[in-house]
Amino acid sequence: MSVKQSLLAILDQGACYGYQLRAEFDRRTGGTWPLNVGQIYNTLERLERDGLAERGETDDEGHVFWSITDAGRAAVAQWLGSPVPSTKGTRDELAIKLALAATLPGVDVTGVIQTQRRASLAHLGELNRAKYAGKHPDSAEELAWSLVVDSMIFQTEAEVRWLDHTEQRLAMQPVTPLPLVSERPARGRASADRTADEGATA
Amino acid sequence: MSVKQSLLAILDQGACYGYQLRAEFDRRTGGTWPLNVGQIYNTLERLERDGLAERGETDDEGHVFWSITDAGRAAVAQWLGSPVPSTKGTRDELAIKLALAATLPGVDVTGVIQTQRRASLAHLGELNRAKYAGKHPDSAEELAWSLVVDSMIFQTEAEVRWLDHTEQRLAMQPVTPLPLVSERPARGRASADRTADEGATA
DNA sequence: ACAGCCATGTAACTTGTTACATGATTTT
DNA sequence: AAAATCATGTAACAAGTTACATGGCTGT
Repeated sequence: MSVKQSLLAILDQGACYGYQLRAEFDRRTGGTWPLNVGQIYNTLERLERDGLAERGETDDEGHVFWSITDAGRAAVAQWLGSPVPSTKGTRDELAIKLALAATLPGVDVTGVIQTQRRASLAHLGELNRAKYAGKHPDSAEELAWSLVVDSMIFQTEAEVRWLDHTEQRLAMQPVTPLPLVSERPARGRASADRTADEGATA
Repeated sequence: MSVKQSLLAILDQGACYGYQLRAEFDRRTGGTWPLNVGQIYNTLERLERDGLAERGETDDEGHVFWSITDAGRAAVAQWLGSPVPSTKGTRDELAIKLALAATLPGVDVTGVIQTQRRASLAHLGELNRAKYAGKHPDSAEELAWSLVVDSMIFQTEAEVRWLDHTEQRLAMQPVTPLPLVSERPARGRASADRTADEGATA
C-alpha cells in the first residue's frame, strides 16, 4: 500500500510522465523495491480514479504528463505526517509458520528453525556484502539506498535473534502438539463465563 | 501467501470443515492473524483449484469436510522444509517511505522519523503489556501466541533501533534532496560505460 | 421472542505482479 | 540491419480483505 503513496509523493514535486516516474522512484530507492513499468500505469489510473492525480497534457514528444490534485497533496501530507499503520496482529509469515509448526503434531520445529536460521544468516551476509561493496554513500541516491539496506539488515538480525530465542524457549519448555479437536464445538451461544477475556490480546 | 499454506498444514492433520479450520488456525496463532471466516471458503476453493485439497463428504449435520491431497501433502512438506522466501528487495513500507522522504525536497525527514518513533514505541509498549498481562504460557496455545508476540516485539525493537540509527546518520551527513531531473533521459541505448555496475545491489 | 453463535457461501474490491503488444528512437 | 532502450498501455492473475445473504441452533 505504499506504491501509490510513493508515486504520489514524487508527483507532488512536479508533473511527470509514467516512465520518468519510475526512474525517479528507482533513483530514490536504489532499486530495492523492484517496480515493474506496467505497474506505474495501473497505479496512475487508480490514482486518477481516486481523484488524487490527473492526466495532463501530452508534450510534442508524446509524453503523457500526470499531475497531483489538491486531494492528492493532502494525501501526501497525511502519509508523511502519520506513522506507518501498525497492523493489529502480525502478517508475519515466519512467525505464523513457526507458531503453526510448534503446535502441529509430527512437525520438526527445531529443523524448521535451523533451516530458517541458515537462510536468514546467508541473507544477512549478502546484505552486508552489498553494503560494503566499495560503495561509499557520498551521493544522495546512494545514501537513500544504504538506508534501505540498513533496514533490511536490522530486520534480518532481529529475525535471527528471535529464532535463537524461540529455539531456546522451545528447548526449555517443549510444546505438547495440539491435535485437532475431535469433538465439534457445541452450537448456540457460548457459556457466559468465557465472554470477558477477549480484549486481552488487543 | 501463508494463509493457504497454513490451512493446508492444518488439513494435513485430518479432514476439517471450514469453520473448524478457522477455529484451529485461531487457536494456534492466538488470534494474532485475524482471519475472516469468508476467507476460509475462498481459500479452500483456491486450494481445490490448485489440486492441493478436495471437497469431501458432508456429515449428517451439514458440515462440508475438506481433505488434503497427495500434492497438498507435498506442498506442506515443501513449505515446512524450506525457509520463508527472502524477497529480493524490501517490501518494507517504512524503509521506502523514509528513503523517499530523505530525497524529496521540502520534506521534514526528522519529523517523520520522530513521529514514527513515538508510534513504534507506543506499539512496543502495548505488546509488552499484552505479553505480561497475567498470562503464563502454560498451555500450548498460549505458548504459540507468545511466540508470535515475541516476534512482533523483536521486529518493533529493530524498527526503533533503525530509526535512531537513521536519524543519527542523517544528522551527521545531511542529504541534499534530489529534485526531479529536469532534462529527460536520452532515448536509445545507454552509453556503454554504465552497463557494468548493475549487479551490485543484487 | 430475541440475541448470538454456528456454518456455508457469494460478490466485490484492493494492491501488487506479470506477461504481452505496440511502436519510436538511437547506438552499434 | 540488429539490439537495446524509451514509452504507453492492456489483460489477466494472485492473495488478501470486507460486506453481505442465508439459515439453523441454543440459551436467556
